[in-house]
Amino acid sequence: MKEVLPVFNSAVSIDCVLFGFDGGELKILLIERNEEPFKDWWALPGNLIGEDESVEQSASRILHELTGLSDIYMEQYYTFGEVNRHPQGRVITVAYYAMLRLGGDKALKPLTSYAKKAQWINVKELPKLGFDHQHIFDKGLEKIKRRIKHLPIAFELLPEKFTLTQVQNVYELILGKKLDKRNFRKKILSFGVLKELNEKQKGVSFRAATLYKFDRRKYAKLFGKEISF
Amino acid sequence: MKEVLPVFNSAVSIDCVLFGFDGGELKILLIERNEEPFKDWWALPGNLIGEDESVEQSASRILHELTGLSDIYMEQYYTFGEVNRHPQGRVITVAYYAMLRLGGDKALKPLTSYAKKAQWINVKELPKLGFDHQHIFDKGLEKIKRRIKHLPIAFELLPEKFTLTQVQNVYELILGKKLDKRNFRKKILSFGVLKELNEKQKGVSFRAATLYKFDRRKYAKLFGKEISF
DNA sequence: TCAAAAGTGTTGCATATACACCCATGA
DNA sequence: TCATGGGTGTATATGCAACACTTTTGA
Repeated sequence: MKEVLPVFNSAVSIDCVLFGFDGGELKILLIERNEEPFKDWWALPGNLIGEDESVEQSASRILHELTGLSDIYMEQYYTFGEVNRHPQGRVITVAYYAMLRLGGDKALKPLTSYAKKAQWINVKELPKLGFDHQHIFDKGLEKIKRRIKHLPIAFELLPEKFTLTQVQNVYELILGKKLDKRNFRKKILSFGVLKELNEKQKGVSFRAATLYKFDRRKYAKLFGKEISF
Repeated sequence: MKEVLPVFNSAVSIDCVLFGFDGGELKILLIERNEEPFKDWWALPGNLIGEDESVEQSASRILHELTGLSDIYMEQYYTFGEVNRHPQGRVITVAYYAMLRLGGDKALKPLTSYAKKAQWINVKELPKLGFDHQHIFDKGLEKIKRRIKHLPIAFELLPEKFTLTQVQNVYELILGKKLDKRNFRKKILSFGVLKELNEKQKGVSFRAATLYKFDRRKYAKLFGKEISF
């Protein structure tokens, strides 16, 4: 702080809701805390913002420390600032979400000391969370429900090659309702951002589905006039 | 701060984009600063968050200090956290917008000392703003462009009784484009949240328009399944 | 009587929804 | 041959966009 700002001590933190799609389920990354307060509780990964990093940078850093991943699109969605949300003092937290492609085992790199472990947990079976993190998660889920209708964030969750049923699966999990197969396929294909591959699913004991990939080029062209999924 | 939090000194502020509709134009409230940095510059009204107030409360307080108004719906839309956005130290700012009904002269109550004056300024003729406030404003305008299509925020700008042309005017100013009169009327009426009054515009030198009011009751009923204006 | 804004319907097009059966595959 | 999910089309309803003239009023 250089001079005149009349401030009390306060802290600003980042909390992240990291979504992943695995085993046909929607999951988020939670940590088991190693420190007070809420020692041994589950919580969203997060950390204090450093003096020399912007809010955005801080969010990327935390994601990187947890997963080893960089260059992931993260979106800020709300800042939570109740006076007593942190038992040890005034902490305002800026919440981000990101969508991650799991499946490889790249995720879950070295954890910094504030957590015992980190684990992908089905959003339908969340444990009790410390702080106001349940609330932060709820708002995050609401946010992506709205986003997924207009932005292709669902594809970030899928492997590079995927079937249309997998896409539909992701939509159904996020929106929390069943969708009509024929209508869904018509719509998702109509945007022209999926490329059909000359390749089929393998190792399944039923008719193998055609694989597709998301065409970022075409998407970038369409962007501007917002898409409606 | 009670104990263990390992923080550096930082500050968190609120900045507000207050929209008003006056004289057929869309305006925002700006202050002329009385203090360094950016003394004598125009800026968005804002202030530091106090130790004992939540982020929300802080936003309401600032609005109240500026305008004397309470119970106005304010919406948080983004938190700006570049390291050097404030020349005197690290200040992260949480941005809010609100829509105000002008027209009375209730607005612009006693100003706290940090500003020389406050003034409603046409968004088409904004002066150069201090800090990163132009950027904060731009994002706020983008936000309400998207919001106005789904939420009836436009009505907050209008007097209690208004004509359909006035509503259309607000939409055109915010969206930045002309709309077809017949289609607009059909659509806005089709939601059933406007009540036609047995009353006409007065003091105009042409055919007087029918007055309407926004029916909050009906709106509340519809709410949930989000409206599309 | 003129200027200025109020008010009013129809048509074509695109999009959304509802709905059921055959196909390919591996076990 | 059976179980499992893959893959496909049509009909209807709804919403959106384009478009022009008559009415009322006060100055």
